[in-house]
Amino acid sequence: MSVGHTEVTDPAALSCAEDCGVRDVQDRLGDKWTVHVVVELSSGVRRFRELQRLVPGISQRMLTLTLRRLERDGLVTRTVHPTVPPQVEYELTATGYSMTRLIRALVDWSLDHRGIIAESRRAYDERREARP
Amino acid sequence: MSVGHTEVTDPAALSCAEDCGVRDVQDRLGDKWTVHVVVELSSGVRRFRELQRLVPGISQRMLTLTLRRLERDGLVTRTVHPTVPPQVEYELTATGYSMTRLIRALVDWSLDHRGIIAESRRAYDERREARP
DNA sequence: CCGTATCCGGAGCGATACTG
DNA sequence: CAGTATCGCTCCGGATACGG
Repeated sequence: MSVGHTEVTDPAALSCAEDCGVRDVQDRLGDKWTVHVVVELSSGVRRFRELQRLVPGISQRMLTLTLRRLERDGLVTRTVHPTVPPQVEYELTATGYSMTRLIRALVDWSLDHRGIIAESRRAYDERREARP
Repeated sequence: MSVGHTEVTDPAALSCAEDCGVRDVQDRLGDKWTVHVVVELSSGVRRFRELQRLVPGISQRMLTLTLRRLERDGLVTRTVHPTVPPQVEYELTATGYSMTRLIRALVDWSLDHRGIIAESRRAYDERREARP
């Protein structure tokens, strides 16, 4: 089994009945904020407030939840500095950083095909509109 | 840098406020059945019933919904043969097939890191249990 | 500054029943 | 065989208020 092939992917990879951890990654990649947060962290250490400014639209609650999940999965470290006012820094781990390459693949594919997808949708919807 | 891709190099590509199509792909990759269905279709043409057997646990309703969305996005073609009983065949388009490479990246990354993630979770949860 | 607690609407998905 | 139609549950995520 070489890498960089052009042939069919092995279906058995996903057929492991218990979803062998793929589901967990899908959940993170699929949710609303994780990808954005990881992307911001990819450029270096960030504080909580800083992240909230960098990720427009995210609420305090969702930023906390997202960071906790990343921390739990070992993708992000959280360091508290016992200062006044409190200061907490977040940073990608090696694993977290390696995920940015996966995200990159996701983004590249999306950008490469967004035109085709959009056009396909437009055509599909138009076809459907004509058949009530 | 990379060849054959768009010129986007900065991960901040995700910062495009309107989510430039990445959200759509995340939604498909993140939902419960799309990846499984695409993987099964990657080995060739399949009929509806066939897919339902190949993807254990999927309901008729969800298989229909999943296939419709894939068709709408131009990732799958649907051909109806006017026979009795009816016979409908699904097949990946070139775009759909190219997505299998993205899925492969997802699966590979997940398998490579599932151990570390699982262990990190175990440790995190244990730490938390000790602090009520 | 950095969180946690609570309430609530909406989307995703499963179960079931019914058609051509 | 290959769908469509309904109902109901669950859980994500937004808004808001409060605490260290």
